[in-house]
Amino acid sequence: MSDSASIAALDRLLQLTVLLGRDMDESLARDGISRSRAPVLWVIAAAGPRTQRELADSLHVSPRNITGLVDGLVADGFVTREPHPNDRRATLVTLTGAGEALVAKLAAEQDEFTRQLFGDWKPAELAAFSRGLDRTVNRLQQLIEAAAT
Amino acid sequence: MSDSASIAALDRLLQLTVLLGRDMDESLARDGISRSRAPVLWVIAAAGPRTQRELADSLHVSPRNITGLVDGLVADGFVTREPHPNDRRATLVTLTGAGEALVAKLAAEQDEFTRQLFGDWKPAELAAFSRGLDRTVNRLQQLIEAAAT
DNA sequence: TATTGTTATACTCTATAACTATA
DNA sequence: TATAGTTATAGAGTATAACAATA
Repeated sequence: MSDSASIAALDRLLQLTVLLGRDMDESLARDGISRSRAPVLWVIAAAGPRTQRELADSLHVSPRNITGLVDGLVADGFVTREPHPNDRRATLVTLTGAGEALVAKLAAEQDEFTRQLFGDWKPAELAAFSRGLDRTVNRLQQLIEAAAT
Repeated sequence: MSDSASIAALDRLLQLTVLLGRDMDESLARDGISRSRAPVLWVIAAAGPRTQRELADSLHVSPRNITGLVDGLVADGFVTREPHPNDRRATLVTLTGAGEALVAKLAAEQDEFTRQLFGDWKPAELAAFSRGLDRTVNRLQQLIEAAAT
């Protein structure tokens, strides 16, 4: 058996996952986008126009799924499909002005959320907590990599 | 602007949410159940047979949705619908032997996962981290409650 | 031959609204 | 009247497989 402290930690983590997920869904819905589509915008905002294949790899979903997500984003005016300059098979999914504005809005909301969640923490406490999260992320990535082998 | 330490903390938290979600999906799929259906079993295992209305309230989904989730769990042999002793409108969703066995298996797997994730932490580090998670959960619940008003 | 993105198909999860049986 | 759960309907997200265009 694992000790009770580590069990409690995982319980809290899973609870946070559920609560954060619900909160994000609601917040994103108010902004007119879904939790599946928003990451498409984040990837493009961070890395520039991407092919659908690149988006599928980044987001770990099937190419067919990306077709549907991009269809929705095009219909809502957040991205366009532009011809790829070197490869006529591919399209470059590109942010529109509305897409860039939405990404900026989402970033501002996330910043405000950060303030509400952690604004009253002492810097040292927060730094220690952040290191713990970092360590947990790294460990989890190790486990996932190991499982893939 | 929020300070960089709190931004980093939220980033890690969101990253953990994504990674944990993917990991859980795969693990649950290997056990023949989905991330939407598993919590139905957890609630019943913890609280005993429940009506569908109670399950819908516990899981924050619509009654119609519970009908579908329970349909799937019945088809897979994990639960049965039993008549409610006092209310002929209601059904009591009850774990079968296979359902109890699956819950036990999921609990064992979660325990093993806990060990892999936190097994090498010093007790004091883990306790501090767990308190941080606790504080974050509580704060998030406050925010959600405040937003609901 | 291999790759990009699509069409075809199917399943899960989710919701609202109308309805039946019961309270 | 109100509640429990269903049928009817709809839409998003996900996947695999077959295919067309291009590399």
